[in-house]
Amino acid sequence: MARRVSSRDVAREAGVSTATVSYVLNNKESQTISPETTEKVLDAVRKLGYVPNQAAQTLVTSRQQNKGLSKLVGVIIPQTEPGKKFVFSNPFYGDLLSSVEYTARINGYHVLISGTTAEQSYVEIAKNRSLDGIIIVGMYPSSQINEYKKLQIPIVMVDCYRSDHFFHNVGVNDRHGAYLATNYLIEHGHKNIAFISGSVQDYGVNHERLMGYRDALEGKGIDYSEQLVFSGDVSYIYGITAAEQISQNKDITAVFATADIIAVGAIKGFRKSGLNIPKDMSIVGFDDIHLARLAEPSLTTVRQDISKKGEAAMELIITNILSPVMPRQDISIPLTIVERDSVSYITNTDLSL
Amino acid sequence: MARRVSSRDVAREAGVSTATVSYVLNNKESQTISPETTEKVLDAVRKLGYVPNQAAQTLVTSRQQNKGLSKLVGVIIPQTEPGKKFVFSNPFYGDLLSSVEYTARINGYHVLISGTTAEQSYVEIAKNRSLDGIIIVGMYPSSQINEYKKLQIPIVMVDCYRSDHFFHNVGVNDRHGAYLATNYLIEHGHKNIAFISGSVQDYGVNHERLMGYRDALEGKGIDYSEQLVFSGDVSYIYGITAAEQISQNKDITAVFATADIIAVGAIKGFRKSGLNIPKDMSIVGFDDIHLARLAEPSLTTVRQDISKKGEAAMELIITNILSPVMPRQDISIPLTIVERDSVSYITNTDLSL
DNA sequence: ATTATTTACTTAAACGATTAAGTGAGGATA
DNA sequence: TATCCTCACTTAATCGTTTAAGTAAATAAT
Repeated sequence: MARRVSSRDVAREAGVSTATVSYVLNNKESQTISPETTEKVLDAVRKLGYVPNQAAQTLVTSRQQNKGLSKLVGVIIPQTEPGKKFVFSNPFYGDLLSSVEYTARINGYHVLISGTTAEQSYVEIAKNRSLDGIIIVGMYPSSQINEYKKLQIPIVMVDCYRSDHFFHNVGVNDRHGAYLATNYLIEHGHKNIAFISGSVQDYGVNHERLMGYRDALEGKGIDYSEQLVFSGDVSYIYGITAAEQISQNKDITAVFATADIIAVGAIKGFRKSGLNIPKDMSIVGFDDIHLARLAEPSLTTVRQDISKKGEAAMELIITNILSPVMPRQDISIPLTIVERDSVSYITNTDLSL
Repeated sequence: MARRVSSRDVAREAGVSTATVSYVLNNKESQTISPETTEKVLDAVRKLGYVPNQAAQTLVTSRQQNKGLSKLVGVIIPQTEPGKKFVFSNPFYGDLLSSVEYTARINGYHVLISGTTAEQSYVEIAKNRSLDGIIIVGMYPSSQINEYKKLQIPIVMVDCYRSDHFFHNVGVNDRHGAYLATNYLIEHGHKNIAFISGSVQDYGVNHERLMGYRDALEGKGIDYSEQLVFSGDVSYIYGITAAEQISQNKDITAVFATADIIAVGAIKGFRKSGLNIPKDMSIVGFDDIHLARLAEPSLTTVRQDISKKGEAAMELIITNILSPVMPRQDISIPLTIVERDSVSYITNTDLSL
């Protein structure tokens, strides 16, 4: 059982002290080292396959409390379904995590993922692992918010509307995205546009998107009607259900769904009711999930660059670690309409029948 | 800037030594502690909000080289598309990671995810972070295999066919799964069954599934024909292409696709060619991705329990950490056919036309 | 020629835990 | 009464780094 190679071994091999090894490896400007010594140390490092011990580094660096200690950033992603252990199943989370991890890695950080267990809160994990920062995705841990603040490390909330303007925030302008989608339909001649979403009760994403929908209508002088708002849950099934209800109302010519998964369900629902997409009914979704491209017809939707979200979140963390006095940031990732085949023009509704 | 609470603080508060604090918190049977002292220490821990410093624990525990040091297990997931930074985009990886993380957490471990960068190989990360184990998903790091062995920690390969029988293995019996799928079609009266897959050149998953396809045919006395094997890449697009080719051959009544994404593409391809699924063409896929349930018609497929895979992988790691002499394990997660609407019976092919 | 400065190191303390070895008090045993 | 345990602790070494402070030699300044 070979013991690990330590800086002491490198020092012995190179004929110097461990301090010199450290100075060479961290090339501090506070300490000059001769080129020959540098070369000797580097040779020894290569020869012995030395890799510094992060635990020792974390431990000793905890003295000067600025800079990153552990080079470890935690990511918390909520459970998508209560009681289920599938925390990262949401396809978004994979992409997000992917870019978070990549951005961390090229900056010399690593990512620790974790949910929370009854025995250990995330605040405890953060203390235990000396986390340099935390990214919290899609939730607001209200009960422990003061504990998080006490940690005194950069924290970024992603896709979270319940901000108390203490932590950094990264998200999309959902209201603007909904405006884009609705406006796109209006510009295609639609006036009776239904809105399908998950619950708009909480002041979250769905509520914001409802506001954007109203903004667009009002911007074009179209009256908003609660009759056209269908609110259930974010699911394929609800998309079908809502579409079947909407089919009853012959005036409606278009639908804005606040999630692609709802929109794809709606396509199925309208089909069942004998409507042709996009001839009889135009649909715009939100998110641009993989399925949007594969749907029949392919779905016009509001695309959010999830990769950019992750990148922005991690870059915020790292910037804040390096300059601890940085003010709170609020970053909004741009949204764009992706035009596909689920929307058609209406020039004159009366004549088209 | 409040300094972190250390065991020294707890000791002072409780009026004991740090050793006593450690003995209380780790309740070793080698050292007896009085109930009163135990209570005093526990009170101090609660009062001060003390959480042990993992870095210090890792460092000191590195002396006795058995047990886990860092309570950290690394997970490597390959890049799905070369050059892209989206390492976890594959929807499978989300589920897998989810159950890996959960299983780790309830056993007192944490999960570090990482790809590899030019500057730092995964072996270096493992040394640097004192990883207690590694789970490698879907690839075989042949160039560094000896480096991995030298790490002397439990390593589990998931979904990897290039094993040298040194590391643990967790996967599915792909050959058996393909057998199940093909046999299911045969039992529905089909004889001319096409096989669509990604590349079968490498001795990987696709090759195994081809063998299972042949097993089923030969088991029922049906001749295998290379004419019926369509090998391209694992994509929706290739599914369309293959289906269009298959449509030319009027004898073929069924298709086994080695991935749901191919199968869903094939459905689209057959539609384009004017065939009705499942009346004119039966299709069975593999994997049971989310899309399989949503397809039109919904896809009959071979389901693998990805959650079990992750659980098994992490349990192997943890078991092996606790008993380092454990022999190599080879775990196969059961596969099952999920019956949906993409397969129909053929009683007599000639009469049906 | 003497002193001051710079260069290129080394020494040693510290981070926060674990644990083998040591200690003193009290009870049991010879 | 002297010796030996056992109990319930404490002491101190250790893990592998970093870095302030120290040092000796070479060079520069006076």
